[in-house]
Amino acid sequence: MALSDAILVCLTERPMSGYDLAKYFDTSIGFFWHATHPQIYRELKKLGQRGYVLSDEEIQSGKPNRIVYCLTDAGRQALLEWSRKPVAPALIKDDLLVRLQAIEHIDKRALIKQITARLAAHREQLAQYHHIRDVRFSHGEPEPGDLGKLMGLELGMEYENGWINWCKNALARLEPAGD
Amino acid sequence: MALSDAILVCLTERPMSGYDLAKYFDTSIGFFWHATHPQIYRELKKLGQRGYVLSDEEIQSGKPNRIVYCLTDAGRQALLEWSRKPVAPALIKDDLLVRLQAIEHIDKRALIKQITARLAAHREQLAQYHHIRDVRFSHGEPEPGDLGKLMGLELGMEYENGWINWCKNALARLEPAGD
DNA sequence: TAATTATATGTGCATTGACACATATAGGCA
DNA sequence: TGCCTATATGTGTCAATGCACATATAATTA
Repeated sequence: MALSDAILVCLTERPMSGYDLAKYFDTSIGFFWHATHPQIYRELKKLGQRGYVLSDEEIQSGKPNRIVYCLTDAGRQALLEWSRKPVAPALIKDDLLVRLQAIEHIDKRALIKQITARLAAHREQLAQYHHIRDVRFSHGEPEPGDLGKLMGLELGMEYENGWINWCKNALARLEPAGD
Repeated sequence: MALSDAILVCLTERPMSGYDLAKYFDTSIGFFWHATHPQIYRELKKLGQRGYVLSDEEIQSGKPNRIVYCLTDAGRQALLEWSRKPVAPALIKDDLLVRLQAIEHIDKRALIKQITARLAAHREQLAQYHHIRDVRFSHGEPEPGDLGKLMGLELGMEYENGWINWCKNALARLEPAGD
């Protein structure tokens, strides 16, 4: 899969500009697929050339004009075809886990600080997930279109909780030993 | 962080050839940092140029000679300095979670198959972690150098368990609805 | 016998991705 | 007044990554 598919997925939510998409990637879908704004702008142009999205320029004064993209039928079709291809295994890149493999050869005091920072980050992320759930998905039964997003959120919360527990446990194990 | 650091970490375990490292990445450290064999061979040459590793050629007949790399003092120093730099947040790329965000616009029957495949993959991975733990870390108290590896393994097992539960739950929610 | 897998090293090329830089304006803050 | 942040679009460049291909042989499997 590629970034282009992730963008098509975003545009099923609503038409968006490159700027909107960049923010959306920072606060939502980006938890599962990261992208920076130059990447997004370049990809949008390619999607336009393939006929998967249509662009519409909103005239603004002072600020640059917004270029809002929406899915075409061809784009929806491409999305459907992509969804039938097998999924790749989840890819993880985690610096901290790599360091852990060489625990006797690294700076243990630094490691403890890093795990502490990680713990805070995972708590923050969990709080953000709770916030999203509360403002978007707390109104009784979820709509069919929201089910997948809710399920993704639940997985994310389980993941963050797992990390939080692990960090606390790791600090308890590492700290009394000193360095 | 980069692949070069992950390789230095591997070489703290024991001297290894590019081939050894490629296998090690496939069965151990690669769970947290993926690499292919051309990447590894190229990186080893760079590490040699920087003076972080020393290579020693083992003459073989029939097969190409093994080029075994081991850490130098400069390499150990580089590893230590790297370990003091702040860790990047864990990076995840997960196709399946992205698809879930557009659940109403994709092929639901395909999605169910994909989640089923994922469930099997996570069960296999969990079994592999259990196997590693049993053969390497089941002899009473872990040695200090093994503590980090054991902690990484525990996190991995928690992660796989979380996924397994999530997949089962997801299938239960998606299947009765039909498509 | 033929095909595949394992051992062991690489090259070449295209795609992806990261990051700094560039432009333009409004509004808030010190 | 100066600086930072937010809005909104990009370019240019280099590093990282992935994947196909290339070479050579032994052992195993069908």
